[in-house]
Amino acid sequence: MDPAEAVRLHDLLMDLIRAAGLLQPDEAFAGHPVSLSQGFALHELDADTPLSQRELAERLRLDKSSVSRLAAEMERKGLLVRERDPNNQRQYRLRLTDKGRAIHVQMRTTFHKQYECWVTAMTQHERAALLEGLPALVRVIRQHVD
Amino acid sequence: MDPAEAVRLHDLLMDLIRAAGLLQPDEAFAGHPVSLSQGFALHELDADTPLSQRELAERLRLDKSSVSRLAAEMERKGLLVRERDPNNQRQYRLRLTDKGRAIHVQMRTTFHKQYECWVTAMTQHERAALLEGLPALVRVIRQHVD
DNA sequence: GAACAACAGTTGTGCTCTACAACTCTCAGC
DNA sequence: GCTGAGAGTTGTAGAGCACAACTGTTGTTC
Repeated sequence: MDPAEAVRLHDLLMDLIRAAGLLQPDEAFAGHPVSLSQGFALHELDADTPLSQRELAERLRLDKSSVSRLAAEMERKGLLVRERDPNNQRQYRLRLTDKGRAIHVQMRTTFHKQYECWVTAMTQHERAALLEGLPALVRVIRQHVD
Repeated sequence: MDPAEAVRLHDLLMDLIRAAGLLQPDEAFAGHPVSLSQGFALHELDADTPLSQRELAERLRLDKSSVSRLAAEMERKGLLVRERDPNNQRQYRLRLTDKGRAIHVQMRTTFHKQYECWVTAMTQHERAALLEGLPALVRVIRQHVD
């Protein structure tokens, strides 16, 4: 491997984070009445099998206490309901409400427009390259995290 | 363009952010006695032409008051010196100290090893694709920010 | 079946990072 | 010199998070 490639990738990721404003979540979620973590929670919870708070905490890499307050706030906002698991009264089953799902859809739509805007400004060749390279990157990162 | 590509890109970036733990800056900077913004500041200031606090605030997209405290803390840690610009006493010229530069190098080295680890787990073809696609993405994002 | 350990969640507390507003000091134009 | 604009500082407040200590539930062990 060309050793310069790792350096180049470093610069690229730094550029990407800064360029996309990924560390300015307020912008990314502007117009949505949810915080960054709440946005990710909506994403994780919009599935068929409901999660417990512990499972959600794992996926969001947050402390259980943070998720406790997060879920309470989202319930207060009417984004989800916390029903105790009948099979295990210790844990909750977090379920999105219709409103929660609606906001998730709205969020996805906002992001989708943004991404579409970006993607159409790239050449077909660049798109193909990105869509091959990025999944590969995510794959190897995942491997090294586990 | 295949409309599914934008959706795919959305998922990829979400995956990337989460997978890389980019929103858990503590991990990324573990072992370095600097915060996330301090890390970015080291990156911006490690150049030949010194910046003022206003310029640094622009690049970091932070309020001038935040940068004021950021710079003061970095000066206290011995990472930089704040000398007044002789041509304009209103503004500072922020200069990294040798210690500041050393920590920046150390930081880059840590990241470099990480990226090298990832990159070596990818195929030659995937690397080539990523190194073409990612710069293109950064380019179009930059265009839409300006 | 009673004691105990493990587990899910809650609450108290404190820290870090940030923005906003009001302030001081410096410079440039008239 | 006055005035207004610009660079930086300080007071203040809020979001978001982790850690520790707590309550209530489940399952295990004797």
